[in-house]
Amino acid sequence: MSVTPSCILDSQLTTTWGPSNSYPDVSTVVTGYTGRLWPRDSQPQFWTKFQVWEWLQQVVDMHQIDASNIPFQNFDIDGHQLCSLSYQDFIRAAGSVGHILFQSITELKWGGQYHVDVEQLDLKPEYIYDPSIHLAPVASPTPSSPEIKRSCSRPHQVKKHNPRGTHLWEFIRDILLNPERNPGLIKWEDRAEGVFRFLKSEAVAQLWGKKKNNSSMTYEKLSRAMRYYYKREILERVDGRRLVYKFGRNARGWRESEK
DNA sequence: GCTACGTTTCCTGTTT
DNA sequence: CAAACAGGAAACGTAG
Repeated sequence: MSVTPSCILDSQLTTTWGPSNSYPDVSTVVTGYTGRLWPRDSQPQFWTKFQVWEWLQQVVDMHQIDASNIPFQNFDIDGHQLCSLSYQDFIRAAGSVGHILFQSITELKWGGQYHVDVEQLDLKPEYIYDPSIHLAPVASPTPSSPEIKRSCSRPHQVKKHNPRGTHLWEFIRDILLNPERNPGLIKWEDRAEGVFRFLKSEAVAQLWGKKKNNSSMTYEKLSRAMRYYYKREILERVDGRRLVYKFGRNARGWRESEK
């Protein structure tokens, strides 16, 4: 496997995407698709910019950080660049959140280096962060990293609970919140009211499927999941307008001024 | 193994 | 006519 899967994804994001429901990237990635295709994610140094972005979102979600607080522009870099950032760089780039990001990426680098059985771990960038484990920087001789202690324990009990990544509505929200990574997929109709519209419904569905490792996701199916959100008041009904949804009272983190 | 949750998949009917 | 929208029902995968 020499092709980096997400490169294909990146190109899908920037090019027009057929309405077809073929298997765009997955087939290229894996010969003999078995449903598990994440070995690449074990090594952050090989991540594409998009993967870095995904990782960022996952850390943000996992720590309930207000996504609008994150200067995503500062992380428009690939995995190699990301891995060469020092603790100070993270602090400079993301302020207080930099600490969390640094810890997360450090652990991922570490895990990658020791490559604990990748298959078993089902590595996704979100899996590891455990606040009880602190590691020293691997690539940089950072002077005095506050709260980061050296620990030499092996990455054995890494299987940690996995807070099941993002939910659909969070995924949608994060696309909306990151215009630089949202090439016209979804657009705010009324920013203040939380009303938005799908511009490329099938493309969003493919992206969602990609995240869930499901190459047969379609807007039809995605929209069914969206409709279930009405009852939970994560979304409010907007009738008469096709492909338009609105965040409800139980959706958090989408407002411009939300702490 | 069992349960709960959040979808995913499928489907029939309605609306735009 | 082709997409979306509506929901019911049931299957699924994961976390606990």
